[in-house]
Amino acid sequence: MLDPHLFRSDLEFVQTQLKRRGCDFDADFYTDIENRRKAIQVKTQELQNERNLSSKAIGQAKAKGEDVQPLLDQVQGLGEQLKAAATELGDIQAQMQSLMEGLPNLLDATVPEGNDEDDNIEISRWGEVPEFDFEIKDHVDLGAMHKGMDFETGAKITGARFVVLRSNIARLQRAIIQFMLDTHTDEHGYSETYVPYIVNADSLYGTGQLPKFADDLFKVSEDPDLYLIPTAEVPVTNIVRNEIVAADEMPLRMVSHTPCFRSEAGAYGKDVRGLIRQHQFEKVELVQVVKASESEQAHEDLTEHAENILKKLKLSYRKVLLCSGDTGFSSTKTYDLEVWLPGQEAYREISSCSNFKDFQARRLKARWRNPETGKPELVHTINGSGLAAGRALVAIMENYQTAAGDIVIPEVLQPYMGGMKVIKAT
RNA sequence: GGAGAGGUGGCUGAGUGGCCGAAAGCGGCGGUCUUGAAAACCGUUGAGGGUUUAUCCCCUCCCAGGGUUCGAAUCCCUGCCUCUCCGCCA
Repeated sequence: MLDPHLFRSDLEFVQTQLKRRGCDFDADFYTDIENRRKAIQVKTQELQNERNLSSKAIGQAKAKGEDVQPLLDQVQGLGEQLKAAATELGDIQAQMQSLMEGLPNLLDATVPEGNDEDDNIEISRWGEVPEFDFEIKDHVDLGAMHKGMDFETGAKITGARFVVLRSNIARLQRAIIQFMLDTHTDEHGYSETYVPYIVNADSLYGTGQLPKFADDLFKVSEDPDLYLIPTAEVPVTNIVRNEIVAADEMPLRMVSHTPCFRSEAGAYGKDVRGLIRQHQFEKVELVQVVKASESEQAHEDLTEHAENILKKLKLSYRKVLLCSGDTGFSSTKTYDLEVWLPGQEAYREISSCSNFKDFQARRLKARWRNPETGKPELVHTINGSGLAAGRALVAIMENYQTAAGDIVIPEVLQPYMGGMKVIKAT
């Protein structure tokens, strides 16, 4: 949610900034609601004040043993007026709320203009794109060859976009996860965090998935409304919901491995083959909760932490700055890391690192106490995948394949594979 | 699943329908004292919002949502959560 004060002080700025993301904000409509809100709120509070004073007077008169009937007659009808005013105020506030919560975050000044992923800007590339002197296979064929990746059985058990992994391929995914968790905790200063995989609606509202993106979620319960997490971002970030974090605990750096569940509504034609786009996948997520003054640096750092995993795995990747049209609803600025997939001869997203500034914090009521002022201030939240484990598995299988169909295990993963160096095809 | 107890400020914990945004203690902050520190003593110390240049003033909040009342932390209803005992269980 955006800062309401900004709307009152510089509506034009808000409007032009929202236009950057193709959001047509009706300033007149807003102004109308805001003016009505102001008027009815003042009126309601005046009535409340009147009621409070009268009630106090009645209490005092009663204590003295005086006749309170005249006073009671005086407040006759006040209750009705108040109720009407309060109802009207509630309606207007609800209107204002739904207007505000539907608005995306304002973009950082450094975000390039553009409509879709074609307008994203490549910041850097790392590593050599591997060249093969044989006919390569993609991960689906390799997975089948190794009897380690079985989409048919996944479809039988559940449906499309589910998979069964077996033996060394399953183990390789687990090794990737373990390696990533260890690297982030031991080298990057994150605290390992285990969280629920089912969350309530308040949590999803806090991070911005609800109310707008309910279609992308799997709902597992009505009353109470509960959902499977689409990313660990949701439970981990919600740790600070309704909290005032002590200054000496800042910044918070948390890393969490969870499965992620996405209905992928609106992606029916995309990536139907293989492991790239599943309803259930494993991911290691990095979350930082920081002071406003530190968030831009923290965003750069967090992105580097994710990049570091790709470097250690010796996977070629590029870093992309998302353009205005491709940046997510809650984000001010997002870097995507795209890993080279030989099977697709393309760079594909394996991490997305975003700075939400105070947008989530305002929804979450997540604050920290600034010792300089003694006052609570909204935190800034930053998160990124570090990395998507399923896609990392795909990348390793495809980049490390041999002519015989073996999969060479990256050196850093070998300790997690019991010292194994190669997964043999036979 | 069965039975009971309870949710109050950063924490512990009192609270008779009006004088309660809330005793007391701890903690925090400021001061006195001290070369400095500790102790002691004194003072101060919740959040959000409205109006305002600002101060003042006002409103809301004692788990959440409804209700009763001129007036609710306090009474009533619903929900959520926590704890204890029993049962079951990885």
